[in-house]
Amino acid sequence: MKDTIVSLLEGAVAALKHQGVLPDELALVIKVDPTKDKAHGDYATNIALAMAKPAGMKPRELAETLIDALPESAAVEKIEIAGPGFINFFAATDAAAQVVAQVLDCGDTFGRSMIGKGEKVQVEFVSANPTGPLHVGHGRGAAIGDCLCRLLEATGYDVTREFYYNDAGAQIQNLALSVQARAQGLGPDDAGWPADGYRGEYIVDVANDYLAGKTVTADDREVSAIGDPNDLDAIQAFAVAWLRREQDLDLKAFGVEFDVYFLESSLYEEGKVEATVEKLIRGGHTYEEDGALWLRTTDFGDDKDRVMRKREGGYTYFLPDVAYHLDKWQRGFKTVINEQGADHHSTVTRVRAGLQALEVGIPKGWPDYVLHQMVMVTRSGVEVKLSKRAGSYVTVRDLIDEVGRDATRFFLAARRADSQLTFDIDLARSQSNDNPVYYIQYAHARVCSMLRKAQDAEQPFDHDLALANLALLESDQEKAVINRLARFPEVVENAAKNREPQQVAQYLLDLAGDFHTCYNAVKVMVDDDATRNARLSLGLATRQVLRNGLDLMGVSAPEEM
RNA sequence: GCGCCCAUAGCUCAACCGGAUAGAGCAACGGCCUUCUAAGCCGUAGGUUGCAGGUUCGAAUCCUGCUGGGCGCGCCA
Repeated sequence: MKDTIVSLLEGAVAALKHQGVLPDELALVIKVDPTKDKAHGDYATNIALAMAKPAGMKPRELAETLIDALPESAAVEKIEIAGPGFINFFAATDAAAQVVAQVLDCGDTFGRSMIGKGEKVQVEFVSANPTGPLHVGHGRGAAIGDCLCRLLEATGYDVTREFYYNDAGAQIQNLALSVQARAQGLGPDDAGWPADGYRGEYIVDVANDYLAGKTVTADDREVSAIGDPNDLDAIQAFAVAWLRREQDLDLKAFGVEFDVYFLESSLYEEGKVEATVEKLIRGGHTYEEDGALWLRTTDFGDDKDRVMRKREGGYTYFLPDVAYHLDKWQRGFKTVINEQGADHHSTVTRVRAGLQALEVGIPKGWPDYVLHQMVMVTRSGVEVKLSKRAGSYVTVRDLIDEVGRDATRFFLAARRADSQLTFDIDLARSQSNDNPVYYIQYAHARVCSMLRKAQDAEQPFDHDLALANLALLESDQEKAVINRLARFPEVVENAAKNREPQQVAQYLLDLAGDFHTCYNAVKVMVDDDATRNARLSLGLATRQVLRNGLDLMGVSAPEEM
């Protein structure tokens, strides 16, 4: 419908240019939006407002001229000029209702598109170091990142989900020492406990499994314990595998799967870190000071230069980061999105600066970043800070166990990434109307129930009869649902383009609301076959779109509640 | 002190990269179950979009300066 209007307008402008009414060189800016208010029709355009000045006409005058020049179309019932010069389009009821047929015809693919043309996109998210179970922040990253991937897949991109982690640095050393201490029977408050050791209960489990000689299998590795409490390297390898498995289980429970696990250590093993340093030195963007090797990132927009190689010879995390992103680029990803917590936002300019300094043709603003703000968890109005298992933070598993996967995913992805999030456990677990997840799922279950009813009454859905009578869907409530359904593809496209999964969540709430309203206002199971089937088809289409939308969020669509 | 993000109804949040009278839910108040799931619906009330300027036909949205909050400012990741 929207496309129809756009092409109608293009036709009108072309005709007017041809007649010399409008100057040939006039730039064309056509924006057609769905209206908020039914009184303004179904779609409106501001074209007359936007082009009035360059066209040298008054907005309303231009609007009138445009309308007169508009080609005929059966899809448009009425056109009005309103306000300062908006042109409002009223869709023919029959044409609008065709979206129902379209939804039923497309099924699971309704809302999907090929905008991405199969282009490769990589999304890196979660990327937690294997030092503990995933916490809520990782959970938000997982929910947003995975939802983004689903959106990109739905819009025709070839998506790679990637998880990057450091399996070698100081933090891992610290982890090994903590496990060793536990293996020796020490607790966090005993003498001899490593400074900054990991205090969580899970460290005890790691130590016990290590001593017992167990074998752990994670998504990207399998390690058997040696059991020798003095072999720190063996402990480290075992602990990393153990926590990788732990995180895998967290992710699995959350319904998130990765295509690639990328190890920071592999960058060293394959000489990519060395190669990156050399390239940067050759490029003349480095200098030595205080015994360290610096990169002049200030040449590329950073506020201070950064150390690449420490005085004692080791590299800072910054350098492997650059090497890693160079590797992404070399793997052919023109689009890379990094989903991270905003507490790491300082790496953005730094990594981009490092990539520019390499001078290998990487575009300036590459890669893209989606940064999410902090998550606070509350119960009974009080902030929850501790998890027994993890020690100092609330884990993803805690949330899934307590409120379920659907609510956890929905709550973590339903807010804009750049606003702080309060995760209210009481709300998420409440099986009541306060809970948006239930509100949406209930709408889905209601349609299913309606269909069961139709079966039981031996009045099963008649597809052909329904489609022949879509014009009978003429109440305001039905039209509202129809219009909402028609907008779904656009919402998916926008959410993907802007990297804003919360738009899908909001849409689903709106659609569920429209449906509930309609459900109460318009009885479906009426005696008249034509009417009943037309209404059933609207229910079916709603169910389909709810399902498609929920699927984009990784949330289930239950048949009954 | 510097940098990034945020500020919308009493509360939690929307508002589709500038559009018409800023929308939902919760909380409050009043209605709707012998009829398809009341986990729902209808209605009432609730706003100077933090403050002050600016840009233009038009601003919650863009710019500047404030105020308040979060995060960051390691040769940690």
